[in-house]
Amino acid sequence: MNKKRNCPHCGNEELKNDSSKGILYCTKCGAILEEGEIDRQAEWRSFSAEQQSTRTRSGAPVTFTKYDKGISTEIGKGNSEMYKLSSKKRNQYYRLRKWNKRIMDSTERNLNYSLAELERQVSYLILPKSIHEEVARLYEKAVKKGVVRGRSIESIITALIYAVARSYGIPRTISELSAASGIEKREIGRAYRYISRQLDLRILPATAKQYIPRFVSLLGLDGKIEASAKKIIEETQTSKTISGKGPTGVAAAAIYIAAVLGGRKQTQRDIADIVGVTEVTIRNRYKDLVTSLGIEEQIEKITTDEETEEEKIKPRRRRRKKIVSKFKLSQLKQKPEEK
DNA sequence: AAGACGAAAGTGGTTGA
DNA sequence: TCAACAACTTTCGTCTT
Repeated sequence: MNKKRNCPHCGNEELKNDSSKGILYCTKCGAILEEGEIDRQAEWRSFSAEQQSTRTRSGAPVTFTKYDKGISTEIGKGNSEMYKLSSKKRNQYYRLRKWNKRIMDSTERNLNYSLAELERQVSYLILPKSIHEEVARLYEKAVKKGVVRGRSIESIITALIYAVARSYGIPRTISELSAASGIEKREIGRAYRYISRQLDLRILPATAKQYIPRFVSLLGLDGKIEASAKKIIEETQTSKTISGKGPTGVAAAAIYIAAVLGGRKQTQRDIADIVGVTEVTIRNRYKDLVTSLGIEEQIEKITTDEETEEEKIKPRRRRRKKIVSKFKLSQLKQKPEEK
């Protein structure tokens, strides 16, 4: 993929990616604009399964999650056998070691620290390896671009996790990330906006549907509920009931409805706690979804739990109201005594 | 008593002048 | 920079089982 940008040296618009060398270069003046992209393809070809297996070499895979991609070495610290060497050799050894360390410049030291932080958060949040890698890759890009300077490393890392998890279709809420990183939600949001602008990330808003599987499993509900909650969202997402509303609230309400329909009713409180919205929000979304789906009577049947299918909505409504007013009357009759 | 419901006021963030 | 605004939260009282 050739990027839309000009060569800063000659202004040439044509830039080329040479994946075998891992560089992005200008076709006119030959300036290298980006390097360090890794060509993960084998440098040999194989024509049979046997060749494939015999030619494959092993070793730890190259990874972005280590600050040096797991391929550098460090000159050993041990002095135990130094006495065997002449003083000249020994001095040379010390010098080499010093320079090798010094070569790990500030960028690498930053990465070293940051990737440890990333590691911590990833394991806390239980995210897949693919996301871990992608965040590490983006973070390195950000550091090289110099956009991390002046901002806290933690907030950038967290913002990237937020972004990548979302683009991988398994979003985490800002509240969860805040709990994992100890950074305020406001700060995460700000860092996220900043970094996605800087790195030109195009990330679609999370949908309620993407939140469902995880919330369902956190609530200990089964696949049936999950499927039916997803269906509820699918059926309503074209209408205007969902758009613009917070996806977590919608997901919570869909799960609530699915659980009621599936005979495994959860309290609004429990769902609210897990999802991270209030009961009120669940109620509001719940109302929206139920009217949008036109399943008021179905829900009511389950909750009242006694009537037969043949009954229509209108008589039921009237009946309920009457019951309510009777109740009110009885309350009123008792009340006047007090106060 | 506990869960569900809903009104009203408050909060933090976005948008557009 | 400010005000208007939408979504969501907090709080609290009422209804329902």
